[in-house]
Amino acid sequence: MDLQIAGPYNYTRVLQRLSYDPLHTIDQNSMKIPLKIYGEHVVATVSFSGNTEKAQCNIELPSDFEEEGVRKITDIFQLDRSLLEVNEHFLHTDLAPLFGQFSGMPLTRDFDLYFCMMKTIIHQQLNIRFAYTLTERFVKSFGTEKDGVWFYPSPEAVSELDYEDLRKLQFSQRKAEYVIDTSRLIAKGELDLEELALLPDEEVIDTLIKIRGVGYWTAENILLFGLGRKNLFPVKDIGIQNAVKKLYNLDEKPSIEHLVKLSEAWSPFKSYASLYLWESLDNQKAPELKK
DNA sequence: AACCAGGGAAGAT
DNA sequence: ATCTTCCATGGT
Repeated sequence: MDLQIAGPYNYTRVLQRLSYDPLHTIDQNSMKIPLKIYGEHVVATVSFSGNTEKAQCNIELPSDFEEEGVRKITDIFQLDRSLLEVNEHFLHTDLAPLFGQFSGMPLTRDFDLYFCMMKTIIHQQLNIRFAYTLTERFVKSFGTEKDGVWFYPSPEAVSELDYEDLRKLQFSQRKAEYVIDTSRLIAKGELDLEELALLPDEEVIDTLIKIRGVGYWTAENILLFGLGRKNLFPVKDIGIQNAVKKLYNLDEKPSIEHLVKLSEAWSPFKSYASLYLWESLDNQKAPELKK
């Protein structure tokens, strides 16, 4: 199926950002996406063409899953949401230069809410390179591969693991507990991630931070990348702090209060400010090759 | 070698 | 309620 995308849409930046994760298989302007549809593992192939102003997207799926798969891909890649309004909003803010540089970069969503939550917990307090290494080991140890694409394990499968299984992958004891215990909550039905989609941001945060291992940063990241909410600015995030320091040429990292005040002008699209500030750090790419 | 990393819990005021 | 300490490990 071919779709015309509501521009501006910079798929090159989308794919570049996705390429930070070693689990993603990207080839030129094409990518295979693991989807779980009706409980089955389905691989979608997504290919982009055109330019930022007029981009097209081709989505290939097994026919039985096409309708639902296209719906999911459209949502994940934000194919039906023009960024004109967002660009307009930031045109007269401090972030105007960033929104020029990254114009057309959508706030794409993770492929699955559960895995977004696991990934976010795993990424707490670790440098990005090592964080991706850990998630890669986690998925390749306990997930399944199909058509060259890795599917993450189910909450039920993870809930059967012992902490020691993750310790072997170099998870800290705490992180192993957070990942497995949260998966057990989900497997037992004590935490329903699908229900979160129905709640406003504040109630999602209130629900999530009750879980051991989930603080504000984690809850906000789940809202941002798992649920695709548009008005999150995780002030506890060290990357956000460094990006603001760099952008404003500050001597020290900004205070939480300073960040809160700055971000007021960016509402109701703070999530885009977060995304573009992260991108402005440009520190997430593959390491330099050893000479 | 010291300090940092897209934090959070537990303990101490 | 808010401040400090500890957790663990790879990267620079």
